[in-house]
Amino acid sequence: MTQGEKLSRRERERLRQRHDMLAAALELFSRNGYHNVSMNEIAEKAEFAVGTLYKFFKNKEDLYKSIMIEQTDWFHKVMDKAMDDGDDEIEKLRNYVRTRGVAVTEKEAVVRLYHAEIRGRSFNLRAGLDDEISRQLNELRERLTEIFASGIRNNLFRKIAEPAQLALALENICSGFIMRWLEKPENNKYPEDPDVILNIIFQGLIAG
Amino acid sequence: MTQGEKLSRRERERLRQRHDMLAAALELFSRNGYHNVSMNEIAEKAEFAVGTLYKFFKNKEDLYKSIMIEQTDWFHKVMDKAMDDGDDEIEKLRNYVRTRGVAVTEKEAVVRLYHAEIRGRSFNLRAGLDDEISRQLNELRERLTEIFASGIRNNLFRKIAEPAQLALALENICSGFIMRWLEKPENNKYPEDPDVILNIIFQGLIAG
Amino acid sequence: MTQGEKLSRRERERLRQRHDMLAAALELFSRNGYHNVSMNEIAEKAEFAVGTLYKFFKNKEDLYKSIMIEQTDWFHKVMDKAMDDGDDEIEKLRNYVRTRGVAVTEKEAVVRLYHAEIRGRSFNLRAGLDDEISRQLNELRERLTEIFASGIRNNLFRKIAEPAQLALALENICSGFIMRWLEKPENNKYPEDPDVILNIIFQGLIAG
Amino acid sequence: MTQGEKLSRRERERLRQRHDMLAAALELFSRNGYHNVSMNEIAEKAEFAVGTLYKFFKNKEDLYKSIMIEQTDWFHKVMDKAMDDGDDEIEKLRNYVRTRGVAVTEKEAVVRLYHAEIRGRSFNLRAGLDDEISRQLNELRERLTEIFASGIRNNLFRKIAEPAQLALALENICSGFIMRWLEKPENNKYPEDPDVILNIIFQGLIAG
DNA sequence: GATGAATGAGAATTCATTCAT
DNA sequence: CATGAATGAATTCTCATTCAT
Repeated sequence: MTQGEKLSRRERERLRQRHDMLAAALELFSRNGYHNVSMNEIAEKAEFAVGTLYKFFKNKEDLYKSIMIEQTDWFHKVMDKAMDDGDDEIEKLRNYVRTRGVAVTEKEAVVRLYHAEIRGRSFNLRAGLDDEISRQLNELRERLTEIFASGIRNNLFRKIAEPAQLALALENICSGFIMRWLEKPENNKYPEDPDVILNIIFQGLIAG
Repeated sequence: MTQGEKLSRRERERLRQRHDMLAAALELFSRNGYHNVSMNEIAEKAEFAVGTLYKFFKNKEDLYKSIMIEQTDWFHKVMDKAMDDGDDEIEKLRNYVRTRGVAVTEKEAVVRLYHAEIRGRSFNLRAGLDDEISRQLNELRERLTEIFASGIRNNLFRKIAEPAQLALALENICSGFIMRWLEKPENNKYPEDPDVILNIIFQGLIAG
Repeated sequence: MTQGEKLSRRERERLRQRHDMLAAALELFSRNGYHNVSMNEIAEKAEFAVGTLYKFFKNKEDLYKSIMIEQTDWFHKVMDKAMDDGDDEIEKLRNYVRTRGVAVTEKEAVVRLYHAEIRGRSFNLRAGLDDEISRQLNELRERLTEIFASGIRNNLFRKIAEPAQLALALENICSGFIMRWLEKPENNKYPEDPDVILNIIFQGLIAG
Repeated sequence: MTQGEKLSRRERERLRQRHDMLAAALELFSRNGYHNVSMNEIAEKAEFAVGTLYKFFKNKEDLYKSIMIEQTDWFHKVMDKAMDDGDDEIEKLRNYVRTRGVAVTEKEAVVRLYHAEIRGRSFNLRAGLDDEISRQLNELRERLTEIFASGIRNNLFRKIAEPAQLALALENICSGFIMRWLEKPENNKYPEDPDVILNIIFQGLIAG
């Protein structure tokens, strides 16, 4: 029991350390980009020795990947939950859009990194760096696709395009608004009202 | 006359060399990312000596910037022309979407780099590196905005959102489709029929 | 205590390393000149990796500057002490001349570098690189000047020239003898008897 | 005859070109130091192509050496002539000192280079770079030595030191004054009155 | 004979990674 | 087990020199 507690305490301590390292690295990567951050900088910011970093992560790329996975996990969880809530598909989409906005304001560093590296993925780091990340993002997209599909089945939506295409579209419109905000946070905001984004798809542009 | 011809020939020769260097660099940057390509690699691929590279470009960043500017110029020109053609706003938007697709298939390397660096810009390289590039992209976006605005003025479009928001949306939906194609060129294609994309905005999703 | 000893030992170790690097660099610079010595050569001679050199010195120029400062410190200290000893001004000057000779034989490499770079200073490296060095050398010269001035005040010397001019003269006569020795160590020697040099000035300088 | 004239004209033209190159190089070397001047810079300043430089000089070092030789020639000639004039040894030394001062003001660039490289010689460039230069300077020193020797023989001077030592001393006192002027041209001047320098040696040197 | 574009060896510097303490 | 000093391969950039035109 004491043994177990001790281990568990150690385990917890280790996780906290790991988290501190990832947090420091995220901050730096997000601000300066992967290649403009050295392991020594990360170690210093995290208040560990470099060697300790290497006890936790095989190498720089692994550290980077771990951040991406941790953050994607978080993102996946948050977005997934958002799409759980809501009585109908419209409400679910509204939650999707709204939650992406919340993510922006809550975790700017993550979002910056996400847009720099996920969208630009396979260019900046070795291609296909991470299947786990792809898997989670695909899962999310499929979830969104399914919402559209179900909305169409329920005659809530007209089938103006394939569900997968609609999901792709919504996802990217959100990204566009987010990036605009990242570029000039002072002038723009991610639409407070999610319907601003949804209307673009929902309303039907062509006049009567 | 001979003098003039000689000079012109030299000039042409220099431009061809410059072009070859930019092409080699584009290819490599696009495949591996800025930081994973060395000047020696570029030189080798372009079949010049490193020193020669430095005769044409002040340093690696300048070379990179030159690619981006050259390609943005090209992109701007092509897209601008696309939006000139078309009798009404619908036709112009159709041309916009279609032409982005053409650009994809014609210049894969460019597009890869565009999505890796333009979209992820301000992270990977010194921010604001490229005022000229921003200017051109903004110009393009404004052009698109104006098409939406004019369509609304002419009662061709309902004002379901601000023109600038509509432009942002369309731009990013296109990007989304392009990136999907870049990831799995075999499974997906950029929609051959531009109306696939346009319908998402045009048709009005909500059932009757 | 153990802590204190450990730290002190490390400190001592670091100083020893720094000293070894400076010694290796001094040897090479003195033999081949600043620009004909590469950091890799220095590292190899000092039996460290290049990277280690850069842990101790910001860059090549800093390494060079550090040598100059270290050596100027040493020179300043030695010469200063020489001029402390001696009951009257004559004896002090004798000590000055003698000690410059001792410096020659003890630290040939230093003296070579001193004459190559201190005397040729402002040509070979960025001018004004070394305010600290200038300061120390000026201090030394002023000290020498003051000896002459005081000798004149005490009627030990006739005022055949301004004290500053006499100091300049003595300093340079010494340098001349030293350089002659450096050029052909086998044929010449720095005068064993300092009066050989002093007489040149003294024989007219001594009052009465 | 025509042939001869043509050749002679060509010869003259070549010499003028060579002179222009040396002048440009002297200016640059003197200002920036040997290693901070590139062959392209020299070519540009001299208004020739680099290739042409290499038609005249085997390589950079040869060009440098040629400057030193040309300038030493000039220096040798001027100083030699100075020591020709003067009825007695005192007058000759006065001319020596005065002429070194004239050289300073007339050819600052030369003097800078002279002091940077001649005095620091064998350090900054490959040692023993040039026997011709050594020969001329030795000749000059011997000439000076001979003046002292002859003055002693004529009982004009007391033998307070070996003639060679006196020559060495005078030479270096002059150098000292020149260098002081080079460092702060505004505050100091090479003594307008050569007796300022000579007195330092003379006041004891002149026989009772 | 002049030209200057092209060359590529070589130099300074950085930084991910290791390993003795 | 943490540490951080030491490592050295890799990278960017320069410049003396050559040679086709």
